[in-house]
Amino acid sequence: MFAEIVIPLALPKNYTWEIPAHLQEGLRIGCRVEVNLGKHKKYSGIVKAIHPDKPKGFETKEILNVLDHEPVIHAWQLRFWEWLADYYMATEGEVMAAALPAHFKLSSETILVFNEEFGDDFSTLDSEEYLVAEALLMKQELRLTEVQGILDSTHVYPIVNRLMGKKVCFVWESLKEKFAPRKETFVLLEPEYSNEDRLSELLNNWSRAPKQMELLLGYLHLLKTEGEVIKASLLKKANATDAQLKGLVEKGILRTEKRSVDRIQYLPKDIHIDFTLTPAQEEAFVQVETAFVEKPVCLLHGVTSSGKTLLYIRLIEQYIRKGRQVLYMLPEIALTAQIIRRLQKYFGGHIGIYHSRFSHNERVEIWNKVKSGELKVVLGARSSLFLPYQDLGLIICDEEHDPSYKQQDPAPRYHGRDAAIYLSGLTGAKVLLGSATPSLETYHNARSGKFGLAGLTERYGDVKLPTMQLVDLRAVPRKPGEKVMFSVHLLEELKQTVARKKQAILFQNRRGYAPFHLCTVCGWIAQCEHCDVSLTFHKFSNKLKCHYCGNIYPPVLTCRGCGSDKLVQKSFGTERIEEELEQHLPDAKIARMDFDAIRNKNAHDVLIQQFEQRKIDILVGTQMVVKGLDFDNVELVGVIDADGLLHFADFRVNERAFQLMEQVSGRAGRRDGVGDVLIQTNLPNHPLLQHVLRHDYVGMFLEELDKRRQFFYPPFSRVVLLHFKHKERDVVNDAAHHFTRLMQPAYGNYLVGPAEPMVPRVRNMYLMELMLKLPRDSQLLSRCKDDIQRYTAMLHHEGKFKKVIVVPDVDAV
DNA sequence: AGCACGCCGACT
DNA sequence: GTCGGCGTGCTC
Repeated sequence: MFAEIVIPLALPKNYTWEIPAHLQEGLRIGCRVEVNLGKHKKYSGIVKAIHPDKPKGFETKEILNVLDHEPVIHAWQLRFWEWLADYYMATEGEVMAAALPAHFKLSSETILVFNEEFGDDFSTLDSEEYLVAEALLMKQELRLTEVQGILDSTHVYPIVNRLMGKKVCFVWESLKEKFAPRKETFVLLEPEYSNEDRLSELLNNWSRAPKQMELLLGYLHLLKTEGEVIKASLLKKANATDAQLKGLVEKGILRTEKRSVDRIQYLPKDIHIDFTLTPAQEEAFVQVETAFVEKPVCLLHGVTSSGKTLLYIRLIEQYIRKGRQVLYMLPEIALTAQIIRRLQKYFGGHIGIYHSRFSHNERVEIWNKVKSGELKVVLGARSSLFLPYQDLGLIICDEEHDPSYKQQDPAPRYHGRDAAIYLSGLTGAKVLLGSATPSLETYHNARSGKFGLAGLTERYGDVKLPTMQLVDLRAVPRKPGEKVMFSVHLLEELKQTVARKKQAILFQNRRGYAPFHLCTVCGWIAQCEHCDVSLTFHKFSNKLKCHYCGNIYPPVLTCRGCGSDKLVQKSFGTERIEEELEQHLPDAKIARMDFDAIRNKNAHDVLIQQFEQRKIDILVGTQMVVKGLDFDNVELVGVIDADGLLHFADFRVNERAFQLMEQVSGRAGRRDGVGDVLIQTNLPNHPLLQHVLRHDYVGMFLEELDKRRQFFYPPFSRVVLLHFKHKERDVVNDAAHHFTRLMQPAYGNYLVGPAEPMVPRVRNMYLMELMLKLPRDSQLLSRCKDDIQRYTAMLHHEGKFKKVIVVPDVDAV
């Protein structure tokens, strides 16, 4: 028998290993196996299929070992992987690498084992061999990385080979289980003293060792309050030492025991729903339920703060009462402590949280608890689609419009929402898409009847939608070429808001202090050495940063072009806004929330809590402020530079700009009659801004949809974006054009480009892009993907294009 | 992703 | 003539 096995590598197809007779019985689809790949390496792979057909054209190797008694993944998950790989043009190995927690993906580490029979006569060894042999004699075993350290070289195989030839050592590749349950030492009362009388007798007749008695009393107290006593916390609380505990153990009063414990503190498994839905929410709830009778997917289009989450909670409750599981999916950045606490309040220990910030061990624990069915609700990012649900009933895809649902860099470049919809077909789960500003694709699907549609048009409580006002920056006096940061109007509103002890949010889609460092004499601009972008000055760290490759440079004091010191900072980011604001409003408490300000793990949560507790008057931030902030006390939202949102050469600019402005204004409550969202712009007549002013999603939708139809963009077509990368500009350029010529005969009508992207060089690689707008026809799509692969191979056959990297991105955002 | 193999320049 | 640099292609 043979097994097709997925290995977490970008192999073009799956490989087949032979199943030795003694392993045949325990081997099932979905089990992990240990296999040899190449000369030395061992990997753990997943069995995808078992069949009797001996493959032709190569010799098979035998599976070395079966690592699981029970499959770690379900059969439907393998089909999900297969679809993802096929649809998004990745390999199944790449999908596997993304799907499994790191600890399931074992790989070998080479270990040298000393051969006792060789003895300690090293006279026949050269100096390098001698160094390794001596270390082996002392430690018996050495990992390959240790050998590399000893010889101060990465190139150690020849020496290892010589050592093996001389029988100094053997080499052995070991696969290690990386997941280790956490062990904790518990302290228990010996059964003899579990009896109250015996215990009080003991305590009353206590003579010497007062410290031990203190410790024992401390133990009894903890036992009463906590139920279980962990050694570490007991010693800390009672301020006692190990020796004192040991004394009690030797007297036969206490004993200790090591046990595996959960890393994640689980709350009690209760469901507390302590609210009722408003009539409007109730109506939407019924709409969702009705839609689910006939359709697997439903869009919940609810204005900001209409209480979508409460509706989700009722829905989750309904599913888990039926014993089914629910995935509540959010874009990574929206997974804040705030939403986690909120859901835990209702569902306690039924909830598991799964995203990339969790440790690998923690992720394995969640994985296992989802598989056993112990966890009923998973709150997570797109990667939680890969968990081994036992009975998935519902997937909620909240903020479905958010572009961060699309995975960008390593493959598979999948879209969390679309993958969820496909997954629902495999598992029978329903999918609820939620947003105040749905993506055009989704809203189009809902209107055309492909998805159900439920709506919430009023805000929760008595809060109305904020009023919107444009501030025409053309009227603001300024130097030529200068950008306006604050209009008088905005500053005045800010001052009044703070004076009323209310809060404000300022949105600027650019972090750092100043995005340009310009020489006023010769026009030179500080640029990254590895990317074709200007460097952003960060005043806080006094460094210049490249926002594309992350490189950091010391500040530039003299111009590299002409040597003058007349350098100025052009334009502004959040940092500079914060600084300037402190000048204008010296008494206000101002904070900044952007990528730089939330570097460490909890900073984001701390900022949100401070804002909630009203310790911050004005919060300046990037897209991050768009999500997860309480609007209770927020009466003013300022969009500093709306034009910056409208100046992208992307067919989704308007949609995106609308979403950002509508979402950020959704953070504001409203006092009657006062404009509480101010949008600064030089383009007050821009049609999109008119829709923003009126909170007119449908108006924006219809207008944009018309343009999409006219220019054949999604939802009318499907976009496949091809990225070409190479170290030399001319080579990528030629390669992209060459590739385009290959595509021309069959796809000429659907091609846009090739063109250089906005930033033509990143990390020393020059880039070109070719866009394909394909009619929505699945046969055409799969033929096109095959062709892309074929043409890529053809491109690589041309000598000079050998090293051009072609990256396809299906449904690119 | 590794890693072996092969080709070419620097040095004994 | 050999050592070791890196570029290329294969791994069931």
